[in-house]
Amino acid sequence: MAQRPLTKPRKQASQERSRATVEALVEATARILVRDGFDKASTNRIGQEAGVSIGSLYQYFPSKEALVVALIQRHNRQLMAVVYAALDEVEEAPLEIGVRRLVAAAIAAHRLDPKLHRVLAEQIPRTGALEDVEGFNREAHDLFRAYLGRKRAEVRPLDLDLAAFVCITSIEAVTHTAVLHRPEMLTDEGAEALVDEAARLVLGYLL
Amino acid sequence: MAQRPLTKPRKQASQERSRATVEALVEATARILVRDGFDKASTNRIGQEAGVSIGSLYQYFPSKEALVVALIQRHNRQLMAVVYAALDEVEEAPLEIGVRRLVAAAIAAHRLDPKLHRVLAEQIPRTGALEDVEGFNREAHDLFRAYLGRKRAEVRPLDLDLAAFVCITSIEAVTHTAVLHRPEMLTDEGAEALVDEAARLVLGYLL
Amino acid sequence: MAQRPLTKPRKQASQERSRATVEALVEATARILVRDGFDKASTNRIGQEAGVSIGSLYQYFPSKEALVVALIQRHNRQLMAVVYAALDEVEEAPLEIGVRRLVAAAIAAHRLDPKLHRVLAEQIPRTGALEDVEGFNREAHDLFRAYLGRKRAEVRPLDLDLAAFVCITSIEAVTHTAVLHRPEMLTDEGAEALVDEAARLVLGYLL
Amino acid sequence: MAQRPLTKPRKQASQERSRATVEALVEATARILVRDGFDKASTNRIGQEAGVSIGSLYQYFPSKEALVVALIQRHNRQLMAVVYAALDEVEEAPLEIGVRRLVAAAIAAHRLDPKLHRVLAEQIPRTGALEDVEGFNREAHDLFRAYLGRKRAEVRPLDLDLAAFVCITSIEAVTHTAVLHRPEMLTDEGAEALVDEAARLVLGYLL
DNA sequence: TATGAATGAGACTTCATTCAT
DNA sequence: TATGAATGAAGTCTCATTCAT
Repeated sequence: MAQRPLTKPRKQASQERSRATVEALVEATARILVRDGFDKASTNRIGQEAGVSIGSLYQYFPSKEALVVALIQRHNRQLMAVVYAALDEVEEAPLEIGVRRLVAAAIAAHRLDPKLHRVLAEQIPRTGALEDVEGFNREAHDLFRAYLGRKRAEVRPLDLDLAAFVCITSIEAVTHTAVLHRPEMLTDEGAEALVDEAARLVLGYLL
Repeated sequence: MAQRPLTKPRKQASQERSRATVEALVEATARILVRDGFDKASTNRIGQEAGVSIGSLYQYFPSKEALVVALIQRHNRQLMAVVYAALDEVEEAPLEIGVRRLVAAAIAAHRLDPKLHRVLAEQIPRTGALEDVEGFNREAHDLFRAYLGRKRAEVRPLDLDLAAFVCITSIEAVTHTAVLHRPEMLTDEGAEALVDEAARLVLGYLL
Repeated sequence: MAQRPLTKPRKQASQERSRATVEALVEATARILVRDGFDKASTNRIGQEAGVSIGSLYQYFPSKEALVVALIQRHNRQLMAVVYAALDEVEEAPLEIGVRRLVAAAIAAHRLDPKLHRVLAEQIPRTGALEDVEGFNREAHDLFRAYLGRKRAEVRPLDLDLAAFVCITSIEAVTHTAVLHRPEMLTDEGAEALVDEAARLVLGYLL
Repeated sequence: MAQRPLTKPRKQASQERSRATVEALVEATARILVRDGFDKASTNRIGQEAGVSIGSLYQYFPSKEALVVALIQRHNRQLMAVVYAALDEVEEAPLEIGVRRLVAAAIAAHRLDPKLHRVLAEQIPRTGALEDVEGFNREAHDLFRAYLGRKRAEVRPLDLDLAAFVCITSIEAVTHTAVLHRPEMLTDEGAEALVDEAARLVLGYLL
């Protein structure tokens, strides 16, 4: 290890540099999307905003779509981290608590960067590679299905797949719509009430 | 009225012609959207498909957006007609029947032209005038809120607004996603099961 | 016919206008090719040189290649016109006269616009649609083959196809190279000598 | 020489390495040209194909053009080697034999790497430094002119320069076109016939 | 001397919209 | 009122070349 004290850093240096460039580009994409909307997010503008030449942009992302995919994936990863954490927390808790926590987490996740979430949801045409970026729901579905499996004793007999579909789709829609289109619902008490209602919706269905 | 016996027919004639042109353009837009996607739906192509010169297109629609708005409104009107009819049917029926019927109607509505619905939902950036074309949900919300008001006696005490929001958002999401992304759920028995589940979801919540 | 005195001219007018635009574009392409070379012949520059917007350019030519193809075809047509005229002239003449005239015509053809001919021959990559623009030779081959057929009595027994190939290829190469790369050969006497030699080459072969 | 016993081997080593790198780059260029065409032959791609970093590529070749020039020269050297060998063989032979052999050599030369020859001939714009890479013909011309000088006794009185021009240009064109565009002419008997005809063409002219 | 990340001019092309006829 | 030729800003992407490490 000591033989190559300069080599390794050099290589790392360039890896770090690359990583930084990539990061800067994704960040810049997010910033422009939020600030100006998808229309204005040209690759030239993104490069400029990132302080990266257009040539470098295309070194790392072979198309504009690739950039957006990367951003969506990053965003989904962040949302899912919140959800994972919540489910971890309530693994041992009774279903009522767990579902409530999950709903709260869904709201929290949508609040991580609501403007970005909205642009990603509403302005990005689901075309080409974007056609199947349903990341969040698919993963959340599997996660919740497994959770229901582990809580089988507490719920009525269910087609787990169908139930997970119904629950996750509903929770996602309710929290998404509330956070993005009904900000008035999300005052402190409002949010409390919304969590109550959504949890009741799901629990009434599962029990 | 008698003063303009010649003008009126002629005017009617031209009104009819206008109507036909408008109709042809909206139809052409739908056709291209379904066949080729939003990307390929240029105004020139739409005009061509409709057999209308680009100049005339702009006589009837001041912008591309206006054309899309018209199409979305027409589509929403068609969807809502299905919903209205369903609710009319079950005005006198008990809530269980009504909700089940409503869910079935939501599926039927999404099946009127699923390809178009999908393109409208997924490929058209919600930007500018399109930002607030939530037509369906808003109107459905108001409709269902009123329905709940009339059925107050059958449900638990509710914040009608909040309840309508939760129900409509869920039903819309579940039916939309099932129809557009889970065709395997919509075999004959599958659809039956889905209606059961969605109705149970809503009724468990309302009762 | 008298009912539509304005319609017809209008249509013609636009046809003429189109024709003029197309013509201007092809002309501009030739001019830029000769003046600046193929490298510099960008579509934007061609449009500018033609006084035609880039949008119009693409209305008439779906790609840069199409523009070049059109130019090559026009050029080939002009070259061939010279050759056709020459062959027409000597249809009744003995072979010696005919071949001599043909060689002279080949030189004359290459001199119609030698700079353009050179650019077309040397700078334009034979790729895509350009791969098979052998127009001149193919057509000349067929023409000469037919000529040989009509003069069968004057020549030795020949595989007409092979003979036409050998003759046309040689004449084309000799005249092309002389005109484009050996201008010193084409003084008045020089040209005379070259015609003598090329004719001798071909006649020595055919007789 | 003895003063630098260590330097020299090391230098040699590095010279060999350089030579190998240069060779690899030229080889890679040829490979890409043949496989993908000139369009796709970017310097980055060539470096990659050669296993040489783009930085090193520019250490050895100051420009893309230089690389292509090197390849063309190598290719021409190989072609000419075939021609030289043929002429050497027939130095003492009568003209008929010599010319026949020369034509056969021209075909053989074009068959060394016909795909590469075609790309070099048809896809590479003769621009800048490439403008005058007529290597083959110029050298062949001089060679044949000298040959004719030595065979003066066997031919009719000639302007040697002019005669060499006519012969070499014709042979080159006929063999080039046959090999690259008329593969059907080059079956075993076909090639025989072609050699006969081309030799007859030249001999008919020289005698 | 080798490496490969970075550069950025500039190429081709599309499309919403205008306007003369 | 209809037509469709014309417009040109703006977008995506490539590639020869440079230069810090």
